[in-house]
Amino acid sequence: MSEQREPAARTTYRHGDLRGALVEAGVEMAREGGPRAIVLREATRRAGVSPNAAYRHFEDRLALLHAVSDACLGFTADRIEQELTAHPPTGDPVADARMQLRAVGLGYIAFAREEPGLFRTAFSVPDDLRRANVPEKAGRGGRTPFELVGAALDSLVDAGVLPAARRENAEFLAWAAVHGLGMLVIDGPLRGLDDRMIDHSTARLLDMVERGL
Amino acid sequence: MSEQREPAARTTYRHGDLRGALVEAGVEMAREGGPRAIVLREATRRAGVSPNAAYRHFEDRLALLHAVSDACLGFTADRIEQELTAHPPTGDPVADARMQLRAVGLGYIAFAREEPGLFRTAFSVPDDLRRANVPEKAGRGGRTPFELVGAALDSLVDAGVLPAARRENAEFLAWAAVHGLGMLVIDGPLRGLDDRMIDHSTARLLDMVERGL
DNA sequence: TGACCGTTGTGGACAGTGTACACATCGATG
DNA sequence: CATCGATGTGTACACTGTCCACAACGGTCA
Repeated sequence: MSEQREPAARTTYRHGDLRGALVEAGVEMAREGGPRAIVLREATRRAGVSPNAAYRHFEDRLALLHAVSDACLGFTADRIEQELTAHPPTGDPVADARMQLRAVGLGYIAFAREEPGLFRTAFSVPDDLRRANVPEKAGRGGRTPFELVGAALDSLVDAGVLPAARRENAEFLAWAAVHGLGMLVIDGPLRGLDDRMIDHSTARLLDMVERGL
Repeated sequence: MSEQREPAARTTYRHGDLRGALVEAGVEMAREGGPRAIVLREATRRAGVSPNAAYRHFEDRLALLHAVSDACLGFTADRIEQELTAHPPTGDPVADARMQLRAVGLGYIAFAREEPGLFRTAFSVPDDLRRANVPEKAGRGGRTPFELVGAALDSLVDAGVLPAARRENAEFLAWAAVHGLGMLVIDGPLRGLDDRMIDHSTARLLDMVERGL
């Protein structure tokens, strides 16, 4: 029925940017189907290249998955930034700082709902704090989701809303709450609830974080 | 090197409880390796049966995964109940209700840390609210994790700590926070932090929930 | 008692996957 | 222009999920 992704029989022997093409293909597969749908051979097919060519750029299927996962984190960052610009500062530092943190949460949840496959892929692979801010995980704005939460929390401290003593590692708490909600929405018990219900739960969760941080 | 799980060449043609054996084998594979490590053929091998025999009990590999996932939810419930009995009521209804909710959270996080493979498996498969309390997801105590959070929240209302108006769907908020932390601990940025650090984050998260609910 | 039939397990086959190894083709660099 | 490292190809293998036809059982009913 529909043409496959440009087999486009390239004319040169070299591909030019095979690594990039493979990651892009991986992202497309992950979009519908999540991390399990990322299959190495299919990625090479879409890139118009033989299966083994992938091994010049990735050690493993898992290495490809890692790269795709990092890219998905970047998309998450993009969605958060989009929400941030949708809620520009008003001049009231307290309200603005609060809004900034909310925007981060809203963007995060929005991404989970709009792109469940990519969201799942972003977290399908073990990670740790040292890699939390590598540039591969950054969005077009150059910042990673982790940095974006951190910045919002810093604003809260600057505005005097959050006591400095509670700032340390507060990322973990805020992130955990929002991340958990994201997961529950896409394949936990909240799945299938209507949008209004989810919006409402999101708002309440953000209230909880604001109040409880 | 090590003997495989009892090939135990059975003498009868019928297995007796193949379905159960397959789920058990699946759990064992999930324990080390998570959901991806659940492979149908290997499960039949461990059960001492031909690969196709599995199809008399499960439509699919995915159906097996579902069954294993449900079992993992049951183990989660068990771990929570264990934490509940480790913190028996003292007589003060307010403190007891608070402790009950904390125990649920502590058990949940403890399970994630002790059995990351099973924890991941429990949530590796789409679910929804209607199936949240099916008996397959219950632990030995007969209650599902979802019911256990709910009961804790009810206690908070009874003790007058949580306004009844905020009770509805509060499961989602509490669950989201704790679930998110669990995920971050096993393969998110909190991974690899030392135990004391994680304990501390857990305590702070539970404070946040208590304060913010 | 024995014929029957649904349930459970078997055997063989197939397409698809990840990956290893040897080989081919290129572009930059001397 | 010869050389060499980097990139892509071809062939092969073990393994997976799953389909199909067949085999062995055990309860049911004459």
